[in-house]
Amino acid sequence: MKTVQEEIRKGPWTEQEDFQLVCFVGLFGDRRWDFIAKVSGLNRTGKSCRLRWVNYLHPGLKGGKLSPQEERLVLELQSKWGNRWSRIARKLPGRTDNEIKNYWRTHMRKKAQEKKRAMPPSSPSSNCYSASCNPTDVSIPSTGTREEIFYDTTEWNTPASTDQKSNQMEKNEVIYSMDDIWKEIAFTEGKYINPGFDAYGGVGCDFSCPPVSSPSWEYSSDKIWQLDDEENMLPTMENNLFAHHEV
DNA sequence: AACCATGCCAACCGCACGATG
DNA sequence: CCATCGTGCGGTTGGCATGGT
Repeated sequence: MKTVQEEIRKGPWTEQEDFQLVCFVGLFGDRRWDFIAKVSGLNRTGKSCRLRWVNYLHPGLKGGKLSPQEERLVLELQSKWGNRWSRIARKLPGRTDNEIKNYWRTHMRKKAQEKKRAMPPSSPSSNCYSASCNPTDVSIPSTGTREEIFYDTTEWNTPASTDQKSNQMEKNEVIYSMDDIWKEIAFTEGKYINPGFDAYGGVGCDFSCPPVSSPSWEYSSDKIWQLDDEENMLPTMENNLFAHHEV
């Protein structure tokens, strides 16, 4: 027998790898990650592939900074749901849980620091510094010894959390970002996957991607960011904010 | 100009859950 | 009903970029 995998690659993805991954997701859809990882010849784990796809390669991603509206929405939802990033992300079309998580982190860190500065050490529970003493100010629990405390939101009684998975992610056809790769794809469009692609040889394939036409890609456009049924109870902002997005 | 601190982002890890045999 | 596998999620970390001193 041979070594199962020579060595699993880690670390930053190369353009070539991205391109490969996009191709194979186009072919097989974005669910069988383990399979894709093997077949593609990328020496990556399925997990790694998925992550790369979801956070970076997915055509529906917006990229760029969060708009003020998005930021507000994040704050609002976070205060409502706690650190259910994937769930929150679903409310922000084109944003990933990772993005939101990162934003939240830095945002909260900033806030925490501001507060620290503003707060004389002995200052009691006077709190509410900014004129806007809103819930999104995510109070730093008074236990805040660790700096990360700001991050802790476990106290939110989140609704029966584990429903997240109910929402199956599907694909999105809108092409936004990932310029190079998608440009490439645009180039090669029309060059359907060549039959020379032998699934298990994988590597030999010249990666002329099929025009994104894998079965799974043809589902409704941004399922990822579609509402969870129970999330419809979602109140205020986002419906207004993103009502237009569905177009 | 060099160094340091901070911010931001991409990626990995471990755990939990659901599906399948 | 149980074990195993695959996937998704949240948390954490490391590296690069930028700004300040």
